Amino acid sequence: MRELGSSQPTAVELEILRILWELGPSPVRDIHARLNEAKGTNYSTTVKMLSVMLTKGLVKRDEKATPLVYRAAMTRERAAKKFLTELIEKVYDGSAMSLVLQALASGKASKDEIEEARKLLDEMEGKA
Amino acid sequence: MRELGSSQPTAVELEILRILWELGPSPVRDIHARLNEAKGTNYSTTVKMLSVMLTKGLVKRDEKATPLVYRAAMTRERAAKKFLTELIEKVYDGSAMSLVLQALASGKASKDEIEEARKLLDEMEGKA
DNA sequence: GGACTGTAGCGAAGCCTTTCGCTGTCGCAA
DNA sequence: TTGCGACAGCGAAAGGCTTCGCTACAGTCC
Repeated sequence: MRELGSSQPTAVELEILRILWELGPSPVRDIHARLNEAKGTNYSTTVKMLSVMLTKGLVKRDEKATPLVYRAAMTRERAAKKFLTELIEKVYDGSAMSLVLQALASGKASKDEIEEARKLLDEMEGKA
Repeated sequence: MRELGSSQPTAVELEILRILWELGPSPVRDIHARLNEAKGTNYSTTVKMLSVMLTKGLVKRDEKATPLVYRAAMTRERAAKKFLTELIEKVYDGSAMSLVLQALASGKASKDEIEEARKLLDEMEGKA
């Protein structure tokens, strides 16, 4: 068994998490509907993946409800932060800013978003 | 076989790529020295991983040199961009800006870096 | 030559992820 | 009661990743 909480979600696991983030707490049926749409896999597969994710602590479920209702154990924001931290560490050797610059350079952003980013920069300048 | 070029590097592969980005083109011995330091694995393992990565197109090698010299097939920047794109797609549903804001909010940056980011924002505003 | 060292490769084992078939249970309708 | 459909779980198969043992070949030193 891996250390608790240290395991990054795998490909399919991430796909399921995304579905849960989008739909909110849901029964297997709904999750499967989405997953099947995207990948054409069997209902059993969805059930099994959820049970695996449950033991890994990636999802939780309401035992009282029937059918059982699953929800993501982590918010999208928290998961993203974990991914980011890992990315920064593994690829950029810990320099968060390099990544930010790259994302800025490649991304399309609205005026509002640019304004928001600028505010953040101002705040950071205050601290730096 | 996976589609060519579509495969993200796995954990160990990424570790090797990082070493190559850091050291530049290197013989197996040097790569192994670093890898072994971090993970304590066998020389054979390093050789094998490199051969796997070669067939996947993740590294290239100079056949003429002895000992053989390996180098990363992709720059760090290009790899990071791929990761980022994937991250944005898979976790943020394609909104690059959400990720930028998050990184900004969590990252520590120097004045120079902040200034650079601001310039990028100005440029983007021009286009938006 | 023969022993030793550094380099390279192959195949198979071990583990994890993903997939599914088969089984069992429950509630409801005929 | 029997049969049907939805729900849940288990174990095993299939495939990918990572590891290494064993083999082989070169060059060097005695």
